[in-house]
Amino acid sequence: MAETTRQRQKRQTRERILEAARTLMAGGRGLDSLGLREVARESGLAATSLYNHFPDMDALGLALIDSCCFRLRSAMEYERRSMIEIGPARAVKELVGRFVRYLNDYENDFRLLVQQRLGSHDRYRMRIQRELQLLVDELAEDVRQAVAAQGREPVPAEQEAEAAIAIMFGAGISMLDNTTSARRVLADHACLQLEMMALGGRMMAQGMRL
Amino acid sequence: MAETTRQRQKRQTRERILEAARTLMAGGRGLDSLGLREVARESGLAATSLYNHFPDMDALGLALIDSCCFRLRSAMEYERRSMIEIGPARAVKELVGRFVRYLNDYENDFRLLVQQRLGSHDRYRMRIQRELQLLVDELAEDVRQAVAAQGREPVPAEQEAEAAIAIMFGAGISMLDNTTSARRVLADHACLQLEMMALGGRMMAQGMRL
DNA sequence: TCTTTCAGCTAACACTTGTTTGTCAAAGAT
DNA sequence: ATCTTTGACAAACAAGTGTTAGCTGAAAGA
Repeated sequence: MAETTRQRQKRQTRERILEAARTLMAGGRGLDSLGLREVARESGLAATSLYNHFPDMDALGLALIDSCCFRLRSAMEYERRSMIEIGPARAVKELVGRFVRYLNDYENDFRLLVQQRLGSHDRYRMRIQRELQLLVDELAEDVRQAVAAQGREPVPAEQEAEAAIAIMFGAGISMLDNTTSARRVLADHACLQLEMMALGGRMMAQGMRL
Repeated sequence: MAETTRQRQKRQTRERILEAARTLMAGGRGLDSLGLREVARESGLAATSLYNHFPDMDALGLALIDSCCFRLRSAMEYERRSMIEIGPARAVKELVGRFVRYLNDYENDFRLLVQQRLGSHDRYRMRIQRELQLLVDELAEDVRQAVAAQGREPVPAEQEAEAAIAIMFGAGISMLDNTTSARRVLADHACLQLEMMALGGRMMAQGMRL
């Protein structure tokens, strides 16, 4: 069943609306602060036309967040096997590199996600929390497999992954206010921090404590 | 020179306005979303009276952020010497404990800070970034002293501190959506993560790599 | 070809917003 | 006791908000 002209145009318009919202938020503006009419103006539509695509403003926001989650997941997806084979040091570099590329491409997405993670809207918050938890889970699984490959004792992989995401996101937030060249050194710092983390995890798995 | 009646009342009213703004944000609302008239209503004043205390809405926001920064610094302040003497494992517990207490007392402050760290207002952002950098610097200094006390090689203390703050703030964000009892286990996780970090830092200082 | 569907439009509603202007009464100063 | 300062106020302004009702014209289906 092929897509009719009407369906295609509607889909395109919907995309145009979301893109307009993204454009308006480009300057760092929060999702809360932008209004329906403003988005309509930016997308070259009458204000009321937006109701043909979203039942209300909240639905638009949720759609925006959903697409941000999707793009984050897509950007951070990778092939498990290759990550494990290249060893931990290079795996860290690959992970951070992937994240930096995501940040360069979808800077405003990231801003939106981090902002709304603490927003007032419960639905938004939970959607994002869930997405981030998935990221942590996937990373934890990798850590577990890497551990198993080396025949080590079970290690709190979940904790290591959680900390790793926190470190990366922290670095990401700092990067937002820096130029591309300054971001590289921040990325290096993040790599170093992740290596420390992984090293500590390995030691801890061997029963060593502070 | 004692405070006159006029000065005292003005100060109190100003405080009342800021408190009203805090109350309005209690539900998780963003700073951008609350309006002057709304704040005026909440504080039992006419809208125009706010102009006797703040030149415009931005100034009010900045005052609010400033007070949040002050309270964060106050809450996280401690006596350097005692932290070093009790050893790393207990120092981590003490640090996290202090942070959890801050979070329980000033949950909305924390939310505001993290939100506005990525906000549109440059002045707000920079004020917060500076405050957080101070936190990192202080912690880094502690790490350096602890390292020196053990006669270890110089270690990237700054990186260790930065990662530690990122981990703690990440945990803090998760705590916001959890009950007090659930926060305790999140705090334990944060402790474990910080210990891993510190352990990794120690190993790395001895020249070990991944 | 005729009919139905529906994305997009204009007009309007009932608010809310930040800010300016001018008035008033209490506090401070002389 | 008189004069000045000033914090709080109501009224008004121009512009903005989300949302509803009703119309129009073109595409889709019969």
